[in-house]
Amino acid sequence: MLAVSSTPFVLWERLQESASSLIMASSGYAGGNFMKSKKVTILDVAQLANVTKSTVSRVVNDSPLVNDKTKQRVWKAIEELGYTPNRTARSLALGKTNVIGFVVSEQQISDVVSNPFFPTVLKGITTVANREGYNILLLSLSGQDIKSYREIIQRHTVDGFLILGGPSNPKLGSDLDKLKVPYVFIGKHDPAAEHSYVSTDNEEGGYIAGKHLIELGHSEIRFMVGEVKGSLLSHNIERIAGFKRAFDEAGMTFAEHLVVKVPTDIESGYHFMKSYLAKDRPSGLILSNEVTSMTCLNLLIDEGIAVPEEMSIVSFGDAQFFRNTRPSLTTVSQSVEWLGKTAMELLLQRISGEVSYPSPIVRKPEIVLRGSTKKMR
Amino acid sequence: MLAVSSTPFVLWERLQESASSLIMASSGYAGGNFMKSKKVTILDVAQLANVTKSTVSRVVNDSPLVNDKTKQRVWKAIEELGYTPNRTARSLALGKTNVIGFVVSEQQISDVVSNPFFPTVLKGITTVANREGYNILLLSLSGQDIKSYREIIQRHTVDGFLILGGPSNPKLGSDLDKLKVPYVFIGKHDPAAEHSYVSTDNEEGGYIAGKHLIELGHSEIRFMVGEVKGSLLSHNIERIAGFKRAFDEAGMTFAEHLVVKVPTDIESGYHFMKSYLAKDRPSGLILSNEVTSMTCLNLLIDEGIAVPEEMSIVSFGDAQFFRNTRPSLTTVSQSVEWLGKTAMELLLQRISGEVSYPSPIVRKPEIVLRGSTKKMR
DNA sequence: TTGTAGGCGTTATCAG
DNA sequence: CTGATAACGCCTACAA
Repeated sequence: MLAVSSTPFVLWERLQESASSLIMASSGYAGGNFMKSKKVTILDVAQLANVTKSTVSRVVNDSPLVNDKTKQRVWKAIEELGYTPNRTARSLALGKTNVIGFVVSEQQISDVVSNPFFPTVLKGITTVANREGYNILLLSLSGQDIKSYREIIQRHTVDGFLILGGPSNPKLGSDLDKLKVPYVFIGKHDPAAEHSYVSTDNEEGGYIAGKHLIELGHSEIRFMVGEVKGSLLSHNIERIAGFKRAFDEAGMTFAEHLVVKVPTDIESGYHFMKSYLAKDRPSGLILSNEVTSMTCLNLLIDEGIAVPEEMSIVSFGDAQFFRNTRPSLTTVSQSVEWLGKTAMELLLQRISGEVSYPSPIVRKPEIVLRGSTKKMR
Repeated sequence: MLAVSSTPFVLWERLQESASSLIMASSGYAGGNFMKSKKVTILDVAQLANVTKSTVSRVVNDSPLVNDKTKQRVWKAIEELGYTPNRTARSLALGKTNVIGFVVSEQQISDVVSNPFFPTVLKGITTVANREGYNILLLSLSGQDIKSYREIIQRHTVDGFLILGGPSNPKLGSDLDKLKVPYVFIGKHDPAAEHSYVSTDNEEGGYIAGKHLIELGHSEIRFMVGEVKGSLLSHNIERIAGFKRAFDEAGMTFAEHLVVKVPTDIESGYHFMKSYLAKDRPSGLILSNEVTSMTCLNLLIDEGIAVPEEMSIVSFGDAQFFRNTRPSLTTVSQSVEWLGKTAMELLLQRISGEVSYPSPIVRKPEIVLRGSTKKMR
């Protein structure tokens, strides 16, 4: 269980119970003394209940040291006025916002449209956030930039960061550590550095994918990875290492040209693959993400290349997603929602101080077998 | 152009320019007097620069009434200390947060995984938000509940709401109006009420879809719409009205059974359609959203039903999305990204007071012809 | 052009 | 158990 204080939500729950009176009070107020619905503060409540702000504050925060009689009186006043505590003021006083910054590079937010990774991880995050009373603030930064993080954390806008993995500055982690800013990387497995991150074991994933195809008797295997500005994402570099390990283990020789870099946007990716497959027709294909996979699948359909008869396909990504493609794909499962959930939970632990040391969580990937891979005849 | 004040960002820009010194200062500080990197406030800057808080505040907000010399001194101090204004404090003083609440029902956030509508509209929103210096706070509510909105707006957490259309309380709009809360509905076309919303003309969309199939000579046409808790979403009710109009206009008789309600989740939707098509095999099908369409497409592939030879398909949704399905689908285009952008722009205008009256923006849908529809022989 | 002082709405620390 | 009172960090008349 997370040791997050639940006091701020007591009020909420109470208000829920008294729906009708609340609505009445509010509209009565709006049409009454004030044209521009003046906001009711803790002071208004205090006066109406004949107590001081302090007492109201205690009631609202469910402090035990307040008389039941007074408590009732205060609650009545609260409901009558339709009072809701001002979060901003509370944040200022407490130095805590109950908001998590979800950092997504602009590149990623652009890809978002077609890439199911983002919404899936977001679902995981919000699930936990809602449960624990946190909100998610969407932050799209230029990414690499330590200064931006610094800015934002100092503005005291958020209690911590969730950073969607990607090609970010390698020094970012230690910089954030230095600033004592709670953060967790999502999907950025960095065995070299001792940072906070949640990820699947990409090296292992690459290994599993390669091994699977090798065991099925394929020898002409290509690993197609997305290329961002001419270079590879770190998780893909690891997967390639695992892919190579599978070759080594099988006594097969690995070569550079087995790894094919493809553009990540659908349009150019499609054309690239089309011309690639015209020259080189492997029997096994590994695809590094959802977009690339969909693009490739479309191409195979358009070209009339049968899966798995003519070509076996293994994809990296969310297993659920690839269940609903046609054909459905054998996939090295990423558990993207788990990624989001776990990252959020870890972050909350760091914020509450339960965990202060760097705490990577790495999950072994599994391969989900479906109809897209087949034994070589 | 939007009349949003740009003052809060002056500081940001300046800091960007002096990257190196900033980093140095910050780490120097952290390792210096304070173990727990004490936050530097406007007061620290004031003292170092030998002025008062007021002056620093003016400098930071780029006020013209401050001497150039002092201005320089203050900036120097700011950079030396790595000062960043505290957003929470500023919000409290100003009564403005520069944050927009993006309200998504829990239902929607759950569907998110497979539904490209959400991320696409989000992209539109963040594009404008980033440009105008706003951040997006993700709010997932139980949806219908006016009390929740009231709560959140009163907590002064956001400057306005973007509400993702759906089965929300019909009174919600007027309730929000009463509370003088800036808001814009996205995708909720409600000709009856005079509220703020951005939408495509759903009635027209339904009409176009129906007309298209009728003109191709189809007479056995079904409209498959998602069913949420046994009832239809408002936009679908409108589309059905348009669909009916197309029938009326063609002198064909419309009947209830032409509208088929299907479960919105992939699993049960698939099974439902499967048993439905076993009994009733129309020649033309209209599908109301991305998920339903994908589900249906998968079924058709699995059952070996050829599109468009045996069945013509028209889908509602993002045109770009349906370009990348196989087969690609003739679609009544929603311009989902436009929806997000426009909604955000409208909301900002309402916040700044440029637009105070209810201001619906409705866009006529277009039909994008692709290979999934074909003349009846 | 700059400084002073009060306020924004809450919470926390002391007294009583 | 309850009430003053001082933070929290910034903004903004009003003075000087």
